[in-house]
Amino acid sequence: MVLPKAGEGPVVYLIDGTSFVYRAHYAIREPLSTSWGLPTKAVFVFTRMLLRLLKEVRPEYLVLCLDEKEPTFRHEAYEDYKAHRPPMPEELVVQLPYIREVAEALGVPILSLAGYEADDLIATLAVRLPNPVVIVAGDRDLLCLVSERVHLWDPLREKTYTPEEVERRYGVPPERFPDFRALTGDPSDNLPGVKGIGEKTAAALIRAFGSLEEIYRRLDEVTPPRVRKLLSEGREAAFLSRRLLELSTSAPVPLELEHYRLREPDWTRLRALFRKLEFRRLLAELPAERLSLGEVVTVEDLPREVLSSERLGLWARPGEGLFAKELLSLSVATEGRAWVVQRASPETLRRLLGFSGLERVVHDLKALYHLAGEAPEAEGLLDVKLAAWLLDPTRRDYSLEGLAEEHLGARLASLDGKGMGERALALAELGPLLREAVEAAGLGPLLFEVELPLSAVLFRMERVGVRVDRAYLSRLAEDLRQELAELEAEIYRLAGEPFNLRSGRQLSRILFQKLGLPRGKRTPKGTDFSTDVEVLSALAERHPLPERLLRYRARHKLLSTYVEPLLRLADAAGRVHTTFNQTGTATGRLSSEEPNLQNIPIKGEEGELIRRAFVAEEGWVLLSADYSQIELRLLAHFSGDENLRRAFAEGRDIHAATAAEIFGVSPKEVTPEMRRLAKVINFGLAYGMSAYGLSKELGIDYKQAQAFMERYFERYPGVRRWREEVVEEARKRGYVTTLLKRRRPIPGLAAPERPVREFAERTAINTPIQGSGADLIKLAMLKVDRRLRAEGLKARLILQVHDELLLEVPEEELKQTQEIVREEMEGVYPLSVPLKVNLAWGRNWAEAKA
DNA sequence: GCGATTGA
DNA sequence: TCAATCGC
Repeated sequence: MVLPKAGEGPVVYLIDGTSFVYRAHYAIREPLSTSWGLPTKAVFVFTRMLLRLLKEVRPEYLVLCLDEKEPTFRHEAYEDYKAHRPPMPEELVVQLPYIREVAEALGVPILSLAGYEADDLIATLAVRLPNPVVIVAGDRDLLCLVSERVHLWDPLREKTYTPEEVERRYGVPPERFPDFRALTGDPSDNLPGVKGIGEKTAAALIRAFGSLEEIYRRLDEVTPPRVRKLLSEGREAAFLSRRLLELSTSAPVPLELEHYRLREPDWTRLRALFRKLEFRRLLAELPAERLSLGEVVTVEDLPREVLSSERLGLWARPGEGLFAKELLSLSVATEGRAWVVQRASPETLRRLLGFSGLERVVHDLKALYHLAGEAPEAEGLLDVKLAAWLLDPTRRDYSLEGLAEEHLGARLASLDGKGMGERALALAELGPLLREAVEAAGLGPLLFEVELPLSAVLFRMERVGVRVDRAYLSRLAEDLRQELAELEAEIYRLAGEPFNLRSGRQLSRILFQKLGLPRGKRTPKGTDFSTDVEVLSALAERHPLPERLLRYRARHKLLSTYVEPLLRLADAAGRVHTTFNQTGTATGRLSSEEPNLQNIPIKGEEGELIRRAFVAEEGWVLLSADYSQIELRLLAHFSGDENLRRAFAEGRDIHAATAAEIFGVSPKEVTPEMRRLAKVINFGLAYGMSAYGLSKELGIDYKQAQAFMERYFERYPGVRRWREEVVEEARKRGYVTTLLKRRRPIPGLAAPERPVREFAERTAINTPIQGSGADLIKLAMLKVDRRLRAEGLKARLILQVHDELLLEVPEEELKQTQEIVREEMEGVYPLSVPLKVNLAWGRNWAEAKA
């Protein structure tokens, strides 16, 4: 960069933010966006440019100039301005707030003024400040401002424009540049110019006549006649172009230099922003920061003084070695001071968790309950993991380390050093921050009245576990291994050679190359030919192998995913203890892992075989309670659709009712086939399926599927209206909400790519339904758990499977428990349609499903 | 539609 | 990491 020699005082850098937004849009071909759908090309290019500027030039004074949304004086002065300046593409508009945020986080002063474009602000400052000025821009619109005191630097082309350089490059001095461009025009800028006049001719004309006015005043002197004719035809366009190029130098901007001093960057904010924008490389380049959160001391026992503080960060993990469960590593912290208790007992943790006198801030409360061996009834607990999840349930990482880095800018030390104390310190600081954010988002009641107390219920469910019949499972495993061996031999015989029949690649070689069967669709990534159920079932007519393979797959899945893990994970009493992940889904549902007990087969032979393995204690039974059609009922409630609400109010078979509606027949005339189709549509609706998904599910073509959906919406107009309203609301607010005000951000509604946008729309529609279902069953779990304990019953919750609760109940308590469960579940929350619960019980889960 | 798990 | 398959 060549710095201006004229001018007084330090150099001032004026950045034309808008020009970079456009430049980035056209400069990089491949699309760039976050995993959640925000296009980031422009922010990325801009950020890289700004970081480079700050690092290489180290400016003391600079200002980022941006446009405002409001129309400028150009709109007001010229009717046809808008016609010549199409609005900024939506893809770019959504990035503008982030550009502002990046600059703010970097401490760069920002200037924007209603009624003025960035160019006008820069022109005003360039003309009125006495300092040397470098305009940092990604286009040439501002070349006319170049002088001995004002240079223009294009960091993307690495080029400095001095007056000499402008003259050399364009053949006209900077002050004549607007005249020059008024003649040549600029298609990328929608500047018409004079048709047929190129740069050479324009420069020659201006050199000969001096200005645009002069050229037209002495038009008859222009030679050759061809150019004269072009000029005469393009007169209007030329003067319009010039008017559009005129800059205001009288914008009311502060002229005191100190307004434009670069401030200290807010690294914490910048880091959070880069993480959100998924700028991984840039994130790694940020200066490492190790904030000291406070002093850490190691103590033998919990100091008394901690209990007199107002708030405590509380962190614990299992101890080392043989006594990991009895001797915990535990740390507590008040602001600025942490105590590490090397060998605390679960009793210590229990006391702290149960001590309602002060706020205890923890990370993953349910895990602490397990360490404490109990969930004491208490007030004043705050779980930052739950809080962070409620604030944004779409993130993937809710680790304490991640939260500390994001909100406190602190990289926590490893656990063999000061790490334990720092974790407690981080919690003490995160507590008020996240509490405030939760309250501000209206998520307080959901956190403190639902999710936090639910942690205790889930802890008890996990600890009790589910009993499995190990003898039965062992026999089943043996039988399955036997059958798999036979199937394997048979498949090798049919294939004519042995191969790895669990490998899709090898299977597709056998099927499509060796046996010459017709290839079907590709795998989702398009790299291989698919061998999924759909393809294999279709091939079953032509060859016996596919059918055998499908059976092999089903049996193998049963053995390796269900039977073997259950045997492995069962404890000495034959009980398996799943872990419910309370922060694992974007919709608010729970998930279950090690083992996942929420996807135990239910249909077909496999379902029966495996569910018979889940049994009750001697003298107890399993009681299953599932919400009937909870999602469609919620759809009826939200949409207020009369037709749908009536069907539920009258206790009708909802799939049959839907079939009658869309086929225009009376309920009696509904055939099983019609009902099946209606059922798929109803399910599709609840899961946010597209017409495309529906067509695949039903094996019909897209047009037909569309017609079915259209027919549905005609019969249930309230549903259509509600869907449109939800999408509109998501567009306006950026998120959707559930019955209990749970939130989920919906990015991508403004995406230019149709698939991305439609995906976002489906998410926006599906989440309130699925998420409210989660709200209701969580509320019901709290109520059922509370009632059972209040009434002194031994019956207990053991599993939750999204719309089903599974309880283990002493035989003599069955009747009373059934009444309680039905009452609490059906009356969980008043909706405009009734909630219905199906109850079933038996010695095992298969019987309890009947 | 979402999430968990298995196996190459 | 991807493909396939289970549940809701």
